[in-house]
Amino acid sequence: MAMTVGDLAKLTGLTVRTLHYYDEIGLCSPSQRTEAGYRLYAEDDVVRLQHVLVLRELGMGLDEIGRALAGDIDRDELIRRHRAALIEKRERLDRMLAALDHYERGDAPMDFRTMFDGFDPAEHEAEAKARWGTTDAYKESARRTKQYGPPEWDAIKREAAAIGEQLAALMRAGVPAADPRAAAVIAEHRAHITRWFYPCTVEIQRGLGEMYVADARFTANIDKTAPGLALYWRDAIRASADQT
Amino acid sequence: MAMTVGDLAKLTGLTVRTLHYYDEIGLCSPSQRTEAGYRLYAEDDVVRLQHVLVLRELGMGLDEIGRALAGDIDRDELIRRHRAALIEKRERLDRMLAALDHYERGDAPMDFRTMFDGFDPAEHEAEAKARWGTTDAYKESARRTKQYGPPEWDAIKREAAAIGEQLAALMRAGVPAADPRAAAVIAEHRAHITRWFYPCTVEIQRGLGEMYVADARFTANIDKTAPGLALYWRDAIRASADQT
DNA sequence: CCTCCAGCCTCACGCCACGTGAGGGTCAAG
DNA sequence: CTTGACCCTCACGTGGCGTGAGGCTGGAGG
Repeated sequence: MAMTVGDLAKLTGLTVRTLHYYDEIGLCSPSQRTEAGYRLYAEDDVVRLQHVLVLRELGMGLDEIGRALAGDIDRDELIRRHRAALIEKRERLDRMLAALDHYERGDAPMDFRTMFDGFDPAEHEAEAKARWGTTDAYKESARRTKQYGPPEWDAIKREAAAIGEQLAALMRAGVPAADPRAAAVIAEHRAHITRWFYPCTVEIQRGLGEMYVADARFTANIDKTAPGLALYWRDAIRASADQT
Repeated sequence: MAMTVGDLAKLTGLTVRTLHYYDEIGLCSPSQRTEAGYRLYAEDDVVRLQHVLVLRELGMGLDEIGRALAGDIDRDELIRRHRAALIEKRERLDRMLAALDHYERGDAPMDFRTMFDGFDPAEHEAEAKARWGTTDAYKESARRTKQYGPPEWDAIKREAAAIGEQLAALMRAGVPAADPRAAAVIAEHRAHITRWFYPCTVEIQRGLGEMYVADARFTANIDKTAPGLALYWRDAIRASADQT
């Protein structure tokens, strides 16, 4: 005895629309139709649908379910793959929950606005990459900084400020930008970025230097430490890069 | 200094399409356009986008993010709600993983096919409900049986078989279907369903009885125990229901 | 000036798994 | 015959983009 689509919907708790859709995509189709076109599901069809529902309940996509029922894929392999997918989803959720905790506490490693206040290397690097290369560095930087808390950010800012102060001192003392003492600080700058954000090549740093003087935002920000520092910083980077 | 959509895409790792979309839905739009129509993002726009990305990374939907940034919702409330949503998602995933483990071991509480072999009450009830009432019982039944393992299923099948044997014995002994001894077994049948699946009313049981004789599949299956048992079972149910 | 190329614009359809109607035919009971 | 529940197909929508198509813009170089 066959069932109509409405009967089957009631039996399974699905909607008629869902059964239509499963018929349409060939996932579970009725064996027969009346002359009027009514779908008639036989017992085998119902059994198949039950299998579909079991796998759907496991979170599998319909396409995957179709392949599984067609025997296109080894059962163990199916389970292994699917478990891996579910575990990854759960890890993603765990990361979101962890990030939410950080956000709630105002730690805001995710709050990039703090990175726009003051001298923030992540911003400068990112824009340098936007201009001169791919976004790999930015992604690497984002990947790392995601896990930084206030201690790390404090350390980053202190180091960056110290680099700025060193250069400012050299500049005030009249040390030429091409001097080895300036070059040493520039190397320190490069190492600082490499340690906290991503591997900083001489070329990338050169781009940063150009940006410090080309962009009024950065110039103004850097020159808060000492007037003219942005220019001196750029020249020191240039000199250092040219000797490499 | 303003940025074009391509610059911003590189800076953030997003696609131009995504930025178009965010502009379209008003989530993050450029402050200006060139005469040619090019989007120009100012610093404030970039800051806003960074905030969008932070919240998106937490798994929030774009609509929700828009409302959050508009200050439409209290920050603590936002966090509380979102945490609850993430926790629920994780619990769902945990349930899927647990179900997958069951599936892998072949316990198959999810594999309803086993319920179609032999005399399976869940099938009969479900179809009874499909014909005479809502699917509440089916859902209740599914909810309970989801947690049954082989011990429970063995017990269910043994009990069901015993009920069938008792009725068969009465039938063979020539006991009328309306006899109190038959009624006692019918009550036992009702209790069995109630205990393992869902509250079985007299009315629902009446429907089951009708189905046993109306559907050749069930008749054939029940009559494996004893020829004519399906009819006797239905009559006993009728008699019992009429006296209630 | 013209060409070329990278970048920009809008439009539009697709994905996944259905939800929701519209418009109209079918079936069984009264 | 009427009525009401059920059936059919068609089609657009959802969220967050991916992917092209077709065409305009701007700057560098010849």
